Amino acid sequence: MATGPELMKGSSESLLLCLIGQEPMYGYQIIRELEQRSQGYFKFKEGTLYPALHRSEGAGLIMGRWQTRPGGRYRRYYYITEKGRRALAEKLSQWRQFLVAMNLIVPAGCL
Amino acid sequence: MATGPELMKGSSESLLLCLIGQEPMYGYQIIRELEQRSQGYFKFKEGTLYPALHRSEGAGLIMGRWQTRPGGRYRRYYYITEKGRRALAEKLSQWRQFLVAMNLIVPAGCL
DNA sequence: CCTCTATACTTAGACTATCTATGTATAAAC
DNA sequence: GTTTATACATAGATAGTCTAAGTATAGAGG
Repeated sequence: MATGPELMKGSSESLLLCLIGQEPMYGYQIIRELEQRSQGYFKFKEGTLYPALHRSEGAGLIMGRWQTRPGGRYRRYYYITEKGRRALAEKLSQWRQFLVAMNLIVPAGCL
Repeated sequence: MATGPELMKGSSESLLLCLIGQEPMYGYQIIRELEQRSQGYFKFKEGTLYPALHRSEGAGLIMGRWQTRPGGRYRRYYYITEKGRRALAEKLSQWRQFLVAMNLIVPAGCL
């Protein structure tokens, strides 16, 4: 990403679940949506996104369905599951706790 | 940490530089300071902290000096360098950009 | 017709920062 | 003298990112 990859670890799954939870999406679309909505900040690589989708599907958080359009290209649309919604709520809660902790340390006297 | 390890990646170095930048500290002290200041959230493991300090020292961001006290225990105090201060400023800027991007995606319609 | 670009998904291998677990060693407390 | 807290170190496992390569179709431009 724009800041180096490390900050993404642990946040990527929340981003994916959040998007898919709003509307079923396919992988390539997610990459573009994340880039557009973040004003160019998030630039997910395919080698990051697709394995992440496979992991989430394996964990039962999302469900993929192949869809072929009349025009022709096949796409795999992902739908969030109930388990995925619960996981998202949990992840967001953890994210907010993490922010609180960071703010307790960082802004204090730190530049 | 309280939320799983992944969220920490990419933020740990900022935390360490931030603390050491306020006051020179030794490793064990940093672990306790981070836990206290975050009200128990951050619980750095030794296997995480010490290698991180060594990396930062190797990168010239901090400088360690052995200090023996009259009472007896040796400690390695770390001092931030000018390069470390610049790196911290850069890291914090990146952290804030990351937060902006996350907020553009997450709170919109996401729970 | 051919080439190039955008779309769309996949995966192997390298890298990196975390964790667990263990080791060494001293001082203080009981 | 055993336990606990302090203090540092490191090997190996794990996990999620990246690079880089591959497959394949559709559409545009020459």
